[in-house]
Amino acid sequence: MEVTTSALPAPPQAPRHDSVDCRRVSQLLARVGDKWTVLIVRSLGGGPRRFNELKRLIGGISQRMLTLTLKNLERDGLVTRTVTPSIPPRVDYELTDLGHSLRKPVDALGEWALTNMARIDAARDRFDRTSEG
Amino acid sequence: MEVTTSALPAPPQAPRHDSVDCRRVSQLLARVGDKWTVLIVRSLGGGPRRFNELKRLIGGISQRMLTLTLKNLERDGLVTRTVTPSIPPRVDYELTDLGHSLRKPVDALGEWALTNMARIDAARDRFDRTSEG
DNA sequence: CAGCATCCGGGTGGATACTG
DNA sequence: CAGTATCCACCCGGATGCTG
Repeated sequence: MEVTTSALPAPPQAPRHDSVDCRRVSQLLARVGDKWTVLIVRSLGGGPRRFNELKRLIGGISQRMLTLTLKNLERDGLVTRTVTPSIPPRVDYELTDLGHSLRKPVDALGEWALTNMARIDAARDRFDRTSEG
Repeated sequence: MEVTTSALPAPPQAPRHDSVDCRRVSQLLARVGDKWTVLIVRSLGGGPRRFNELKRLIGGISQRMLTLTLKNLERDGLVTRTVTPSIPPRVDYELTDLGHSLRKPVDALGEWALTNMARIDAARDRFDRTSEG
């Protein structure tokens, strides 16, 4: 039985932030990448919006998902929900400071996506062509 | 029937990049935020790694998910797969230039997460306490 | 207008067993 | 060691109908 792989409980890796922090980052990305969060955050970037206004703005989201995602965003302190008890009722959603601060890194990722989308598409074409042919 | 909401087909928003681009950014985030991609990309940040090495490094990933995610990353041109036909076989995975370039915006998001994680947790506690009490 | 309740199909992802 | 194949549980998310 050789020691091809170390059986040490503590890996000889970078001393800090490699396991735990990665998890948290991953969890954040799971939230941010959940298909609607970013669309909502960006739609709210220009100022407060009402429920159906957001729905129209985003286009393609079900009201169920809009409700759920907004609730999650509110729970995380990224969005505020303001109810005006009129008839008909009016509810406004708005980014908090924390929500606005999220836009910067998200936009950075967006820049990356826009910049490299063509490269990715090309890579996919190449890969699919190679693996199927 | 009042005009509480504008029925205009073109919203008075930013002139460009609000619908289409958002979708692509969202799609990219869906890939990047798929629970394992970021962990893998970050694990590969220090250089090439072998299959089971990655598995141990990440810890908690099934080999099925590792295989699938690596294949997707390879398909997108973010990772290269190098086979050494020895016995036992050896396969190395390594970030491409494109893959490395992704680390910057992802790390930026990571910074944000680490910086604001406490705030988010606090907001959640507050929210949960309020809604349940 | 804003939002909840319910049903349900499809994809995600884990566990396990097997191959080269 | 580095996968593939299969089965299966879960939950994400859409459609619909109803409330205040």
